[in-house]
Amino acid sequence: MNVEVYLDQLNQSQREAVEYTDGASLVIAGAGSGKTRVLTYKIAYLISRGVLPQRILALTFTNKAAREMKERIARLAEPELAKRLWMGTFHSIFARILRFEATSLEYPADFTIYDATDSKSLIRSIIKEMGLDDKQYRPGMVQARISNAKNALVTFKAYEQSKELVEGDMRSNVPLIREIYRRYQARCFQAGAMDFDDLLLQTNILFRDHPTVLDKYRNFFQYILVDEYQDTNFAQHLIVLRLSELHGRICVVGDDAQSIYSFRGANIDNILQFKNQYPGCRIFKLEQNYRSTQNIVDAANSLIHKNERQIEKRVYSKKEPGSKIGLISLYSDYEEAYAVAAKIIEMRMNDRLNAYADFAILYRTNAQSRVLEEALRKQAIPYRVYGGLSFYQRKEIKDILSYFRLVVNPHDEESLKRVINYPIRGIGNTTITKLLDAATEYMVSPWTILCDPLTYALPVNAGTAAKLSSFKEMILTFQEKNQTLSLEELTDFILKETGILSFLVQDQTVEGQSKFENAQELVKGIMEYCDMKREEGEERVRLTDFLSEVALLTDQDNDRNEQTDKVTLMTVHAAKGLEFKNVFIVGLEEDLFPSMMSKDNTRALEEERRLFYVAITRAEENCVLTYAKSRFRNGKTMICLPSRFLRDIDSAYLDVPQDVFGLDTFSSERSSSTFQKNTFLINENKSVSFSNIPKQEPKLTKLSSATSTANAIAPLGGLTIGTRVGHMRFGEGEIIALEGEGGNAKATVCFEHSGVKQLLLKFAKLTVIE
DNA sequence: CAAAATGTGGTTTTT
DNA sequence: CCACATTTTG
Repeated sequence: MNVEVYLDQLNQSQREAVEYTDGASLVIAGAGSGKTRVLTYKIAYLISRGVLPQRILALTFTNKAAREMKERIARLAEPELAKRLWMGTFHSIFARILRFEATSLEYPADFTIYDATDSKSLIRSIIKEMGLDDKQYRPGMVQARISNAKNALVTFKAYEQSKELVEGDMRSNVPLIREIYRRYQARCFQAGAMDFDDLLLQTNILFRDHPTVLDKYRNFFQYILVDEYQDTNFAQHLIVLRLSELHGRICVVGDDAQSIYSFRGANIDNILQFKNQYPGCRIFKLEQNYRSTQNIVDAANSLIHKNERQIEKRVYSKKEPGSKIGLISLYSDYEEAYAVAAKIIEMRMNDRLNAYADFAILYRTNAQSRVLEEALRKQAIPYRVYGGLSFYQRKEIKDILSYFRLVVNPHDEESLKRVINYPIRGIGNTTITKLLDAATEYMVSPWTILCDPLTYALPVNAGTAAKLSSFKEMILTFQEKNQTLSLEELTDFILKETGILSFLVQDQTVEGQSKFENAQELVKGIMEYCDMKREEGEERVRLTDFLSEVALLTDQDNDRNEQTDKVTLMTVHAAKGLEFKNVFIVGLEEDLFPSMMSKDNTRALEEERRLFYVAITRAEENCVLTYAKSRFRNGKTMICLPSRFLRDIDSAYLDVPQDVFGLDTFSSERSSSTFQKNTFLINENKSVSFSNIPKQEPKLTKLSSATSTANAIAPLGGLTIGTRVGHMRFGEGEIIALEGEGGNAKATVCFEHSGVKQLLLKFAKLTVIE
């Protein structure tokens, strides 16, 4: 496409932002102001001006954003050129660079990426090994502290030396965080693993300690663009600064009013101070909102102006005034859900143009989706919930992927722990503990011990040693196969060889079925990935690349963009960057939105307000706010007060039905709440006292059934291989192996319906069947 | 050794 | 309430 043609599609300020390519620029892009358009056109413009696409670095926050932008650029410029762009998330781009440069950091090029679950599990083990109380040192909290440190580029050495941090930990009664951090980092290194934060921290270390490497990249990338700059943390900010400081050809785009990720270390000062960091930087403001009606934009403005710290701008809409923002109050979360469902049905009746996909329901926390789902289901409204776990984070999928991870890097301790006894192969907790203890003692990875148990005097008996050895051999075989087989063939081989496939088939339970289906889905995903890579011209699809990609994938990324017409349910965070014709924002209550954690902290509160701003500005035509006076939370019904944010919106833009609720009734709310509270208490007490009685019964029956197995046979008494036996739960089966004696005698039984089990005869009540 | 039962504690958002 | 971690039971 001709450059002039697409430049003409831009408004004045957008066009200026696109055409300025000489030095640093900051584009302040109000909500709905065509930010993505500016970014994509600017990249296309750069390409048209002769910049080679492979020398443009464009950083985004989600893979989805990167993918969509690539597609749009492909349409503007040559698709072949678009492919060569270095465009992706911070994490995926720098993971790629770190693989190239891994040797400088003494990491393996095939390093594993630990996700949050892996890190937490490792931290838990370390806390245990150090003999610390995991109530005092809660793994989640320790993880957060380490993560914050890394995002602020505080290495464990710097941490130990920081008076402020160490004293802070003392005051919080967790003085040993620094030691946990130190060990954690050592263990990651030993496992050849980097966690999410390492991808940024290690990149910084790489650039700091290896000037030639830094030079290579800062000369290579001729132009750098960063999307959502308001959400960058210090580590990201510094990487960008390092790469661009020589030539200053950098363009960052963002909106300080939409900075909502400080919990992840994002620092709003990065955007507020950008102009000071890059002297001579040009600032472009995109203030015309093309997305929403005037009422929505004005309401959102009235809200955000309650915040102190912000870059001055005037966002406006030239669309029709549109309808006011609705506000509905309900008695419970349950009613709220049904009211939203009813409203959706009503709006579809009134306007046949409303498809289900035109609706979104946004909430503060994922837990709120449950009631909403129930209401939508009962009203036969199709919906799709976004968020929560990504497909690749599910237990059964992670289990399978762990084998892949071990193939690439057997020192990966977390993967080893997952699969050494999955499917069950008789390597129990005792053995695993011994293995891990030895690894800690000798300061090597568990795999090293596994490969050479004698040298490290692993205290296991011959039987266990054989099992460990065969596990080791299996992984080695996979590694060999990885050299010769394609990724698809390897997948097939691993699923069969490990017995995962038959293990899942055997499982007759509902969850078992869905696990099996998920495993099939994974196989499909791998095949699609391979096809895609081959289309892109990759000769051999590398397992490392696949693992790297899935580790950094989120739920939003694997939306198979189903074309089906469904209502969208997601958190406000997840909705950032999206737009819908009709938006419901639910649960506008104190301690929920704004969340409890933020109420005594002005900065946090301002962030919550920005979050609400993001939510409102998702709406194109209609925006409805709801809140409930009571809500079922953490197993209890809580009384709720309306959110303070409702008062921040200028009432001129609000439409409050007289018969339901008036803003001036905030104070008179209390009397009815107290009344509600009492009724709830009475009801709860009643149900509690009743529910205790029937609980006794199953216990009685269970006791009697246990005694009925009086004809259980004595250990080893007359059992041989081939004996048919019966078991209370597993049914009938045949003994296929016997080992050990006395108290440790153990039988391997193949049950007709429950598969092969190993049972300790001391405990298992087997009956001989004639 | 493996499965069931019982605690426990935590709930903000996620690359 | 729910997920998970630990303890108990077979």
